[in-house]
Parts: sequence; C-alpha cells; structure tokens
Amino acid sequence: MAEKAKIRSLPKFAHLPQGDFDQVYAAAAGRSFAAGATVSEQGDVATYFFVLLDGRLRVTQVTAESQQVIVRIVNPGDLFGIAKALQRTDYPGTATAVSDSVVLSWPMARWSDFMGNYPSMAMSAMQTMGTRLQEAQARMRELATEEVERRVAHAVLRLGEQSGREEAGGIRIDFPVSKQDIAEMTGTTLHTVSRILTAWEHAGLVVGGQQKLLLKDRRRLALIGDGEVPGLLGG
Amino acid sequence: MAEKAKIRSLPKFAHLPQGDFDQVYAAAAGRSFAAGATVSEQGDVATYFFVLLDGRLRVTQVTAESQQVIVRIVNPGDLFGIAKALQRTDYPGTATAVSDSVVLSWPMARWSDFMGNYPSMAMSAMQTMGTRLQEAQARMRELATEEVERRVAHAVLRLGEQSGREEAGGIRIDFPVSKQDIAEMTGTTLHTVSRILTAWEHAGLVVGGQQKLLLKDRRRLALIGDGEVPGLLGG
DNA sequence: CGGATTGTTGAGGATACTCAAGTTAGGTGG
DNA sequence: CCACCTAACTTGAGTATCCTCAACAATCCG
Repeated sequence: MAEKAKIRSLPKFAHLPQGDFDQVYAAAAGRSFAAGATVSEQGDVATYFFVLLDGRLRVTQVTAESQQVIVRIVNPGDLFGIAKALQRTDYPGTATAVSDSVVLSWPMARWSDFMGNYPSMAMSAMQTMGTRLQEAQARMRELATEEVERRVAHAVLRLGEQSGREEAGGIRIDFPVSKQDIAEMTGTTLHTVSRILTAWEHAGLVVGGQQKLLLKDRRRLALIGDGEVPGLLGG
Repeated sequence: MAEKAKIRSLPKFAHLPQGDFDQVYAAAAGRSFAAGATVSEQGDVATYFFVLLDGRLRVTQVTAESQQVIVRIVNPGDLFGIAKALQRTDYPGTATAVSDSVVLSWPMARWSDFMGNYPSMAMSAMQTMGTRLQEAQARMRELATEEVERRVAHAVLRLGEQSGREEAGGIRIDFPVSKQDIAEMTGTTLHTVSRILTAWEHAGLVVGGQQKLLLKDRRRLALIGDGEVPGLLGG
C-alpha cells in the first residue's frame, strides 16, 4: 500500500521504531473529503484525532455573535483535532476541506495510550503544540500592534511559506483563498482586503483573481509587513 | 524544608512518584527576585526553565518597533521559560517580577531527560501548553473581532480569575497593574483604558487606583465582555 | 445562458489613536 | 512629617484608520 509508505515518511512518524509504527498505523482509518466538506465540527464531541495526508483544511471558530475567525490552515502532514491535548472533550473549531483532502483518523480514546507508550509521538505532539503556540502568539502581537495593511502582508507571506508553491513569476497560494478568508485571518473586512490587494496589484507586488493569489515580490511585502515602508493605501 | 513540601503539593508535581520527585527536586535551584527584577530576558540563550513558587511575573515581548505586548501573567505554580518545548534556544519573551517572587529553576539541558523519563511531567507540560494555546487563541479571537471596551472587560475578568483574591466588596487583582499594563494586554493605549475604567467606576463596576483594581460587579463586566450590553463609553 | 458567489469601489461616519496639558498619588530625602 | 520628584493617571481636542452601508461588476459553474 503506497499510503503506508507515504505516512511513514512524514516527519511526524519518521522517528518511530518500525514495530510501533505498524501498531499505530493499524489503528488508523483513512477517509476522503471533497472540497467544501466538513471534517470535524466546532462543539461536537471529539471522537477522533487526525493527520492530514493530502489536500488543505481551514480551521475556523465562530464567536458568540457568529463572526467567523480562521484559526489556521492545515497542511499535509499536520496533526489536527487533538482536543484531548487541550484538555477538551469537544472540538474547539470546525475543520473544512478547501481542496479535496485525505485524512487519517484515530479514535480519541487511543490518545493517552499513544502519548504514554510512544514517547517519540508525544515529543512530536508537543512540538506541534509548541509551533502552534508560537504562531498564535505572533498573530496576537500583530493584531495588537499592527495596522491592517501590515497584518494582511504578514498573512499572505505566511500563506506563501506554509501553503505556497513556486511558480513562474512568484509563489502561488496552493488552494482557493477568498478575500473573505484573508479578512478572517487578519481581523478585518473583505472590503479592506480588496482595497489593499488592488493597491498591491497596481504596484506589482501580487496578482489576484477569484480565490487566487500569486505573490510576486516577497521582499517588498516583507517590508510592508515590518512597517519599514509606508504601505500603499491612503493615497 | 518547608519549600519542598510546598512544591510537592503543586498540581504539577502531585502525580509524580516520590522517588522521581526527589530526583527532580534535587536538580532544582531556588532563587528570589525583588519586584521589578528581570528573571529571564527575551533573546537570551535559554539556559534554565522555571516554576514560579511565589509572587507574580509579567511576560512581555517587544516588537521590532519596540512596542511592548504582555503575553501573559505567570501565577504561582505555573511553568515558564520552556523555550525547548517551543523548539527554541532563546527565550521568546522577558519575564519580570511584578511582586517579590520566588522561582525554582532547572538547567534546560535536563528538559529532554525529564520529558522522556517522567511521563507524568511530560503530560503536565503538555497540559500547560494546551491551556496556553487555548488562551492565546481566545485572545486572538478577541483582538480580531471585539471592540476595545469588550477586550478590556475580558482582560480584567481574566485577571480576576487567574490572579484575583476575594475581598470585601469584590475581587482584588493581587498585584500592581497599571493602565499601561492593561493596554498592553488588550492592544490599545493607556488613554483609552483610563477612559473606560473611569466610566466603569462611575457605574460602580470597578474601583480603580494607582496600579490597583477591584472588580465589584463581575456579572455586568461579563455582559459587556460578551457584547450583550452596549458598553459605557461614547456617552 | 442564467444564477450565485465573489469581488470592486464610493461615500460617510464611528471608534479609538495621537498630541497635548494638566492632575494625582506615592515614595524619598531632608 | 513635610516638601519634592517622579511615575501614573486624567481629560480634552482633533484626526486617521477602517468599518458600515450601498450599489454594481466580474467570474464561475452547471
């Protein structure tokens, strides 16, 4: 089975002894989701945890006033839905496939087993949480201190790093992203995002399109993000 | 030694077998810091990790433009400075004592030992990170979607829960908090915080003072925080 | 080709920031 | 114990950023 070899090669599992890996793999169930389908829903009892094998997911949370926030994008190889690690019994967010996706799932009941019996998995889970914590804090800092245009610059650069694909002319965001999505990542409105991207497009920093984004000039985007250059709105 | 018993009783160590605890404790060094002193500094090589025994710390990060953000408040019993868990070799923030404080420290080199050899410590560290991750995401959501007055309401309520002491008339924040501090927790300015707290004081929700704060009406503060009531500014 | 989703653009206005000038509280030293 | 000095806080006025509301245009998909 090609799938097994593919999983074996993920950094997440690369350090497991072969016997352990076989046992962990035996407990897993694979499942496919078409773009637009929901993998797990905010508030539901967390019966499974997952690894994304292929595709792309968007994790959102809805506030009490039903405003949506995009918590993160899940890329292939990422662990998600680990409610147990957050001391929760329900999923804190909704994971939706934005491209056709394949996930591997384990019953949440096995979480403690895995963490206790396979130290290298525990380590790996901790690393995942560490990375996420740092990213959450970085976004917190941005939201607290930066103006919208800088936040949008950081958001698209992050998308480029985590979900980008090199392409003639720049870095293509490798899944459909709407202005609304970018707005929900940066705490602004789609209107403001539209104005910003239009200005950037005129300046040759990006090329947009419906749910498409190509980063043409990472350096200047980084300058805007770091506030070392005025920003192109308000002219 | 009374200190040892006290540490033993922390939730963090309560589940360790006695032998393990003795070994962990033997590796620790205690140290005291006067209010205002720096325990660990952003950017420094992370040579130790810590548990706070007594007092209160404020963890800040400084942005490239030297704006400060308060990442969190460390309360007695909390683990902090765990750079290794975040895959870092330096401290991501500065920890400053806001009250006279006592910390226990371990060489960072022992981190992997501890995590590998004492599964209950690894579990506990993971729980810590889980809690922090959730709190960071909650603050992200607030910063992205809520207006300033609501964010300030949430911030003071959090302070009350995590660092409050029951007192005749309400909940006293148990360490010196300035308006500037609250501003740095909520991504606003001390001016706006001052205006908000003044309005709240007139309405009988809180009692302020220089670096003092007493929460008198948690219920109404929660209503403001949840946006179920208009907010008292702008009248 | 038609309907729906996504995006554009303008005008007006609110929230919260900046700038500025004071006031109060608290600690220190005479 | 009082005077002083500094840090913390208050309050006002003006304004920038960004949101809301609104109408329309473009693109996608069956």
